[in-house]
Formats: sequence, C-alpha cells, structure tokens
Amino acid sequence: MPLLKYEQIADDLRTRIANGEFGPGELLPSGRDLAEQWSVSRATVVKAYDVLRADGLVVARQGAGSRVHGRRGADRASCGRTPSWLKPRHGRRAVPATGGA
Amino acid sequence: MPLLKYEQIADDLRTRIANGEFGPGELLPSGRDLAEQWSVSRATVVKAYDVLRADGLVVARQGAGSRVHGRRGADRASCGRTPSWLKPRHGRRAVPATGGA
Amino acid sequence: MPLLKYEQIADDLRTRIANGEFGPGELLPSGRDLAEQWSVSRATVVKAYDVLRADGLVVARQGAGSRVHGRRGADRASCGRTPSWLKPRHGRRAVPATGGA
Amino acid sequence: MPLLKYEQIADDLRTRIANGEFGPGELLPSGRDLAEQWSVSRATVVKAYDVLRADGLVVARQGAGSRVHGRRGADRASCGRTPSWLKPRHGRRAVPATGGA
DNA sequence: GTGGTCTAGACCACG
DNA sequence: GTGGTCTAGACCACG
Repeated sequence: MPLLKYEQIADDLRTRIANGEFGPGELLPSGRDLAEQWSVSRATVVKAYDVLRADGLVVARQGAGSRVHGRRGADRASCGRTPSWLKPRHGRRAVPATGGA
Repeated sequence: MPLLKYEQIADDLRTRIANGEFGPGELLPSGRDLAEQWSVSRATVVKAYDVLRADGLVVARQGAGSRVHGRRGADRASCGRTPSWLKPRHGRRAVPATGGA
Repeated sequence: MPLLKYEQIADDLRTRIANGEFGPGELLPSGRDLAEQWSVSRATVVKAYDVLRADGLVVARQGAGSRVHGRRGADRASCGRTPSWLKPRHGRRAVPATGGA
Repeated sequence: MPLLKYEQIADDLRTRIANGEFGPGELLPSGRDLAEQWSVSRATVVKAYDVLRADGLVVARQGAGSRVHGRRGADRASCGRTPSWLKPRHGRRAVPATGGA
C-alpha cells in the first residue's frame, strides 16, 4: 500500500476541498462519520485531520468540528467557477455600508 | 498543426456555445458522437470536455451527458447578446437591508 | 474543415489568453503579424478579432492594436496561479502607505 | 476504491512535496518511472501530473522533466515549516512610489 | 532520455 | 444509452 490509510483520508479530503465540495469556512465531516465511512478507527481520522491542519488547510476548534481554513464567501466569491480570463468585469465595488444591516 | 485536436474540439464547442447553438443547461453532443464526427478517439473528446469543465463552461454527470453550465432560461432570459457564461455573477448583489427584513 | 480559418485563429488566441500567455490589458499580436504567421490575408485576421470583440474578450482602439479585455494587474493578481483552496491566508491587508521606504 | 489511481499518484506526490522530499525547482520522478513504480499506464501518470499542474504545484517542459513550481532556494529559504507552495505571492509588494519616479 | 498527444478498446457506475 | 478511467502502445517535439 503506497499510501497509508490516514494519508488516503487526508488526500481524499484535500481533493474534495480542491474540487469545491467544501468551501472556506465550511464544516467538514465529523471524525466519527469518516471513521465509519472508511472503516477505520477514530484515531486514524484524527491523524488525517492532523495532516490537514499541519498543512494549514483545515482549522479545528474544541467541540466545533473541523472547517476548511478561510472565511466564508469572501475569497471564494472572487475565485469561484468563472474562468480567470472572464473575470475582469466587475470592479470590486465594495459593498457600501449603508447604515441599515 | 497550430491547434491540438482536443483543443480544436473544445474551441469548436466553445464557439458554438458562444453563438447560442447550445444555451445554458442544454445537452451537448455525446462524447461518442463527437468522436465519430471528428474521427478521433473518444479519449480525445473526453479531454476536450475536460478543458471546458475546467473552464466552468460545461458540467457533466455520469450517465446524464454533458450540459452547458447554468440553469435553463434564467441566465439567458436576462441577457442581451452576450453569452450568459460571459456574465460574471451579475446577481449576487446582496439584498440591500432596507430597514425591515 | 470543421473550423474555418478565422475561427481557428480566434480560438487559438482564446486558448492562449486562457492559458495566461496574454493577460488583461495586454497587447495582442498585430493583424499583420498574425496574417503572416497563419498564411492568411489580413481580412481573415480582422474577422478573427471581430469574433473575439463580439465575445467581449478583446478590445481594440484605432491605431492602438487589440488588447485583452480588463485592466492590467488588479484582477489577475487575485486569481492567478495559486490554487483557490490555498487562497484564504493573506488578509488583503492594503499596502500601508508608510511614507518612507 | 475511494481514490482513483491518478488521484492517488497526484496526492502521493503532493504529500511528498509538502513533506519537503521535493523542494521548489526540484526535478520530480519521470512519468515513465512512476508508471513502473505504480504499475499503471503512463497515461495515468500524465493525468496525475495534469492535476498538479492545474494546481500550479508543478511545472513541466518538453524533454526537461517535471519540477516543483518555484525557484530553488528563494522560497524555501524564507519560509519556516509551511511548504513554500502554501505561501501566496509574499513578494510582489509593489515598490511604493516615493515621490520621484 | 523527457513530457504530451492520440489511438482502439475494455471496463465501470449511473440512468 | 451516458461520462470517466485505464491500458498498452505509437508517435512527436524537445534536449
């Protein structure tokens, strides 16, 4: 087996994040769920998330699950699906803070 | 040959989409059909669609064919000449929080 | 020939723009150069650029050549090579105009 | 099989690059070698490298092999633990136009 | 040697 | 039927 289990899991998550399945700030699958899906112990999943946290790809907080690093929306909005060469249009007009909200 | 085969095929589809031959959400020719029409291997057509998917122009689902990105009608309806996929997120403009809601 | 000459030329430019060979605001090859490179008349090249202008990909001004649509730098900077899922880090900290250095 | 072969290969390389086994500018294993090591077709390896190139992690030139993106030394030298390819354009800070030029 | 394209065909999952 | 992966091998340009 060229890839260890926890590396496989980490890499699978990396791929799914890269594919946009999970965006910045989004909640990732729980350790318990992943352990069941991959038929591994929770310790193995914990190690997989360790790798991703070491890479800076994922952030975790006590009792609040693991999330993709980055704020929701902001960055994604500017680098989403649109091909880069179609970008130039919208002038990054910042949302005017017009009193209300 | 200035253009590789898979680029030719991708660019031809791009052009036909830009020309409105295929609108948002519409079904594109199957890989098998294109392979026959262009007298190329199916793998070459798959690579052409790879390019278009990477561009976000096309979406494909197992067993359900490849389609032009975007919902039927919606985008096209609100646009003039410009192909919908040239319009970057013209909606999105957050609903101005005008007091109430 | 599934692609007409001017479509081939247009699509080649489109591909090269998509590949980043020419960025937003950058000057594209002159009609005279392209005509020679592709062994076609200048009218054919003009037609190719017509297509790209109709697509909104290219802008042309009298005597100033054709350029890729969009401002130089700005947008490219925010959506360059870095994979989208690596983006989140830098907090868009505007360059502090600290007088000195 | 949760991970496709080409994804496994791509992810393995990604991991090894992240671990510092291959630094910026360093030559990566040839497609032929990897194909033999993984007992897969060379086309599968090519696709793995496709993924890494699409991510901007790897650059390849005809006849000159594939290399980790980035110049030798420079990026690595200035970084701590974080793999250089996780650092978005830390240079680039435009020279502040201090009066003159 | 290297990377990349392309073929002809098998295989799989999805519908 | 569909898209996508994968193989084994040929071919090409680059060095």
